Amino acid sequence: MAQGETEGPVGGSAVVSSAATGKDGGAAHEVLAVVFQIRQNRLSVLLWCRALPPFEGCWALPGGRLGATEGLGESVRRQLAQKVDVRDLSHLEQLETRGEPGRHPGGRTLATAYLGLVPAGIDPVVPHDTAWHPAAELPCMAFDHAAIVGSARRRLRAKLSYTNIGFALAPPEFTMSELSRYYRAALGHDVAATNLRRVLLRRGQIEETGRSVPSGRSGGRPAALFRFRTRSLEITDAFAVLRPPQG
Amino acid sequence: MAQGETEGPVGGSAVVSSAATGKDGGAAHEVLAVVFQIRQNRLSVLLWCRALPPFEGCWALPGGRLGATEGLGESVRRQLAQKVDVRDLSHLEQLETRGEPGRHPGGRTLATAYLGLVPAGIDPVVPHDTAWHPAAELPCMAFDHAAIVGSARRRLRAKLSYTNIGFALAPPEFTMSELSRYYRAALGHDVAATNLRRVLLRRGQIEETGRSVPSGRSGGRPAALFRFRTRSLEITDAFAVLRPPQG
DNA sequence: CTGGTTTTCGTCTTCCAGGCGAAAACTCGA
DNA sequence: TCGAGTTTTCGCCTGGAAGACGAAAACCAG
Repeated sequence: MAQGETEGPVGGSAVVSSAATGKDGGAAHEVLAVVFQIRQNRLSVLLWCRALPPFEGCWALPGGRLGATEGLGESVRRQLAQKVDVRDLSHLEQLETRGEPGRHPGGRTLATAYLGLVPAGIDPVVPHDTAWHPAAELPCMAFDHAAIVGSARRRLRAKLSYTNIGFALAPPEFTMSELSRYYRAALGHDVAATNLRRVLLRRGQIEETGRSVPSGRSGGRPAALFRFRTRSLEITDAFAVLRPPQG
Repeated sequence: MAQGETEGPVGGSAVVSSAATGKDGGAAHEVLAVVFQIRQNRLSVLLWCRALPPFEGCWALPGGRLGATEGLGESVRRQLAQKVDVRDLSHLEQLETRGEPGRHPGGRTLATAYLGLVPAGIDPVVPHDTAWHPAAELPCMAFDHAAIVGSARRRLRAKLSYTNIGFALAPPEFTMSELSRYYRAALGHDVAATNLRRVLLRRGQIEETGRSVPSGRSGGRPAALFRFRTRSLEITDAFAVLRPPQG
């Protein structure tokens, strides 16, 4: 039984990704990035303002056409390097791919979206058409980008529960009240610093550095500094509700 | 995690996917499906055997080229209709998109993989080159399809913990010992029927039908029949570890 | 030194899931 | 008809993890 998948000649070597929209068998493919950072205690997303139609004046996710010889993640990092320094990215993971035929007025375009995170505290230089917007109050958004930001928010919220992804939101060292503010911004609800500390310590996600910050002008006990034990994504295996027996 | 999947109507628009390989700015794009079913108490995946190079004689995931006017989910359902009846599919969600330049010897090809589920108990007619294989003992696999099956298994295992996705593995009505066998096959470890019952009842995922099956030849108390309350994906919100205050 | 502030620590309670064994309900054979 | 065997169901106990809360610690300012 012949599968649809017959192989043609290799063909497309050295294809220059023109600005034109692909219009034969292969549809155009772009990558997009939802880059989050906690800024002023709010979850914020990096957007750029479109100067040309379609969606002139609306805001869009950073991204662009997939290069002929690059992988998807590779492409996101390349395109993002024009917006934020790649080294600022503390985490990047694939989110979803959208391919509804009508999603792009300019012609059939598939988009693979990524979720990127930048630790709080740094302020990457961004181009003039680019700015951070609170994720809770999105401006006029181009294409289906508002929906993609929504997916990214849900993904981040869920992963804060059962992974150590907080490492990507927090700076290298932090106090517990800082961290609880980051979690509050990302989760959308209060998180008691005292409980957060116990939970993350028990899970082995964070550890004390031994140092502490001097108390501020208003007094108060000096806060201990913590750090995440690992800065790569790890799943809290205990989150599984139907566990294997024998624990 | 919570990948919601916005799915269009099933509409199998008769798009003739041309056999030509895309070779302009847009790379070729295909959709793949990891279709799982519990068969003989084993998690099994639907594969077809390639008769032509590359990977002649190896097994591949069902799928094919994305049609010019169809959405991604739409395309998967259309292509799957040739392998299993679309109405057999109890669940379908997007899994991941792979785009490494070298993943397809025949030329640059992006692939968006989906996770599909078929309830236990039915036996869809499949083409002659197509067969079910235990997911734990995959045969020689083409391309990166083995890795994709691995992703699908992990996704399914995780979602069994914090969603009601069991509805897609089980037949409309089932006994608790049946259901615990399905969970065992999918999770890879024992699941006590007595605990599973309490957990799923507490979560409101399943309910008693009131009827029961007569006990078998070997005797034993007749088993009550249960069903899932809803047959669409719902997230168990209580799974979140960092919950909002006030419960 | 005292009052105010912030962080830290310990305790209490609650919830939920796994383990286990007794009871229930049925078949089969004597 | 009665007892042995089998399978399911139910109730109780236990352990673990997390939210709530208040006391104690550590610091500043006046």
